[in-house]
Amino acid sequence: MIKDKYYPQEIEKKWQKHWDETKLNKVYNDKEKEKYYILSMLPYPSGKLHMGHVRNYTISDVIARYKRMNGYNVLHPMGWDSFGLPAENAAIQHGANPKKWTLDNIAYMKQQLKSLGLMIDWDREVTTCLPEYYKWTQYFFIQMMKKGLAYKKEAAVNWCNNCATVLANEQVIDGKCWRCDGEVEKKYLSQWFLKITDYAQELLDDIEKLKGWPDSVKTMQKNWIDRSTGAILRFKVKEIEGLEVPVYTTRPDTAYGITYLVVAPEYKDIEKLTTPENKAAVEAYRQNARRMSEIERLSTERIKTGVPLGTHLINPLNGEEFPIWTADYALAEYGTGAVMAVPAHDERDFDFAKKYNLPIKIVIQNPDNPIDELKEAYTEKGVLVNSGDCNGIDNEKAKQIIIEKAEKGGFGEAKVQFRLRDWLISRQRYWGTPIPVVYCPKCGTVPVKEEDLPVLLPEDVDFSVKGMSPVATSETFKHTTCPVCGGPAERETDTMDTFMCSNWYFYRYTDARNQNAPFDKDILHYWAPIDQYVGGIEHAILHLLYSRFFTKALRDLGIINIDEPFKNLLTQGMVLKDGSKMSKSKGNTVDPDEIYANYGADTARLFILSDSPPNRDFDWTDAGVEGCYKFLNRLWRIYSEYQDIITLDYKLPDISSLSKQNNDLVRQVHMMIKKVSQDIANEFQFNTVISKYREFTNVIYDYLNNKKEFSEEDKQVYSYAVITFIKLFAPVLPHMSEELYEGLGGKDSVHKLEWPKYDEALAKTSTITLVVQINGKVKDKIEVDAELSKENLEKTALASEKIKELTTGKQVVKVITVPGKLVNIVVK
RNA sequence: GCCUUGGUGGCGGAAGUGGUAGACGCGUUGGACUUAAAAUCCAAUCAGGGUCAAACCUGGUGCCGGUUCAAGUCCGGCCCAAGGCACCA
Repeated sequence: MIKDKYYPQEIEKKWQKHWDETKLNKVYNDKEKEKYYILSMLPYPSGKLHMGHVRNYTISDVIARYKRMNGYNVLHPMGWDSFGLPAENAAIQHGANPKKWTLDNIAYMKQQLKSLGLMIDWDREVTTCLPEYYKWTQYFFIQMMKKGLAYKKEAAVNWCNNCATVLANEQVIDGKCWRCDGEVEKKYLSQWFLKITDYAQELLDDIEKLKGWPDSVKTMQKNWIDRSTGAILRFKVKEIEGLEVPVYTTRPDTAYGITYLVVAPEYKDIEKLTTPENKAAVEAYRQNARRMSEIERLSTERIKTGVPLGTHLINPLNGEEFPIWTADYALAEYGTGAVMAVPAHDERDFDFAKKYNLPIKIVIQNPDNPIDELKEAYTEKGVLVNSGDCNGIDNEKAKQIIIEKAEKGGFGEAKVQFRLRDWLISRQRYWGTPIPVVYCPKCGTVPVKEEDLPVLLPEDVDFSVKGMSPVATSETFKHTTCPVCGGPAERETDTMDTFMCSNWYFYRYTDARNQNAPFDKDILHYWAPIDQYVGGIEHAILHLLYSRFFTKALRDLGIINIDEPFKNLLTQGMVLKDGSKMSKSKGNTVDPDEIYANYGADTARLFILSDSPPNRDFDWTDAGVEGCYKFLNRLWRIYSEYQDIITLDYKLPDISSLSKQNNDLVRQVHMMIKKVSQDIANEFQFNTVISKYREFTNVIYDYLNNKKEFSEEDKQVYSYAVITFIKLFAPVLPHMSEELYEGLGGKDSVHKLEWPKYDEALAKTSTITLVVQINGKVKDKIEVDAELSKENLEKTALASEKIKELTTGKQVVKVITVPGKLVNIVVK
């Protein structure tokens, strides 16, 4: 029996419990079946679910359920990206235990996810902060270290004062910390890096293979990696025998126009290059550059500054001498940290030369419009002048010629340069995966033995320390023995960037409880790569680039044999309220728990999919939720009020024998199956899928309103229509569909049923509306048989009274007929 | 400055390869049911003109032009918004 009224709270709890007990969502590694791996980005357990989560997981859940009904063995797992600073801040501010704080949050949010009715096999849950997981993060680190992919070096790094830790380049947004928005400054520290730059070219090339990724994300990654081709040129220092300054340039064609050279304030040989007279000024300039925050330094508005070092270089092409300056517009980390300045043909150099009265030498001219004096840098194409034996050569050709000269003369060569830098993974924080390394006075830096993993996070730490990792306050952790010689040694006290945990978690899901390995290779290769990944655009560079890199690194370590982790990517839009992003500070958040309590999870699921396509921003409105709830009640009634005439084992009579009304209803069912299936296949356009549910509901109401009593045929056809309908909305409304199906006498779960198929011949109406145009303007609409031939369509159109009237006295030049659609009559 | 994605009623948004612009919903208005309200059901709803009411006519998808029998869709040139990158030599 189906109850008169729809009580979502009651039925949702009932079915969630039932699914748990019957293990409906248990996933088996069944290699006989075709797999489908659908993944949502795992949440950080901040405390409570927000609407962005609800949207993300509803999208992937509907896809998962749809694929399951289509016969796939579907993996749709969930886990927790549970290391990170908020847990540690809770420890510092409220004396909480980070582990307890995190696990409590996970428990709460897990219950919230269950309340949303997600189809998840919780036996595969992954929690990145637990030793059973981070053991393998450490294991991968050691493998990378052995191959030279993880290394330690002293470098100028980004330091967030607020978070008291270093950050990766990708985590500095507009000169500020990605997490706390605090100002970032430069520090010199010895830190662990991963050699992502070894993969720069492959990461760039393979973007082409990512056919199922949005262009926006691909472009962002391309720009981030940013390959450029140019040359290295080396210049001898006039005053110091044997010392050279190399530069990287994309414009070797302008090398005859060099009038000075700039090195970054952090340039390694800067002290050697500074003459005693200039020392004081240079030192002051460097101090100042060091103090300046990233924001100030990166500002393009800023007027360029610099000071001369007092030494000179010799241009091997023409023997000219030019001075060396230091200026902070040269970046220590890019190229060689030194820039050859050609003010005539580079905007920055031009500004700088103007300010300090440095010479500007034109070496490229537009042959059609040569000029003697520049008002701004000329960066366009042209022909070389003032360039010795290169004069008259096209500047594009000159690039190659000058590189060849440099190679012959031994002062340079061609070079490909990337903007991408190595990934800094050390963090001076507690709540992260310990870097499994030991420093031995005799043996140096050595990895922990694999059999000694995991290196556990210590518990006897002091969170109140400043300027160092709390891990370093644990005496029991710090002192250890060397894995090589057994002598006394110290542990690395830095932990890893949390993005280290999240760049391989999706492989762990395939074999989450494995104690002996990160995963079984056979099982992994059954499931991987991920068929569909769903998550926020904010990870376009960070997580998605790191994960791609990690997959390639694991491949080269012989651990896996795939090149790319994610075949298809769906970046879902933000959830807005009143036109802006939901946030606590704006006070426009909506609590999922409240929505569950007032309307139920099915309403929340329906609404969050209904108004916008998944990849666009979604505007949350209270009226919209209300409207969805009303719709569910309306939907409920087509079952509850007519349950007497609905039978699960209906027998659909032969279509040609049906009454017009029943024939139409059957056709409508086929049309709906077709539309819904197509819209899901076409980039998961759930908003139009839901509009089809509503249209079909309207069709059912029309049908019912025109009936006083039901014949045997009516009962069979109605049963067929509404039972097919349940299957079509089951992925979106898992609880309601289950309850209705049970109420009609269904024995097993509705979610085990097969997705309905449609018959192309039946998925169209018997008549169509023929549009008749004159000169492209609609003038008449005629109901005609759908199968009418082209000639007959034309005849029918011309026979129309209205058309006859409008064409009298005019000459019909041409008639264009589009079968099934329209006839356009061209007249003069 | 460069790159990406967008711009359609009062609002969210529909319109495979060019072929009825505005599906579906929200909102609004009217009607039915009710003592009444809520809920529900039915209907209307791009703008302007026209009519007692209709029939009907005209304009309309950011702007300007083009291709075509036919343009929201294709081409050229702009404008605006959001997001990304940005002293990368």
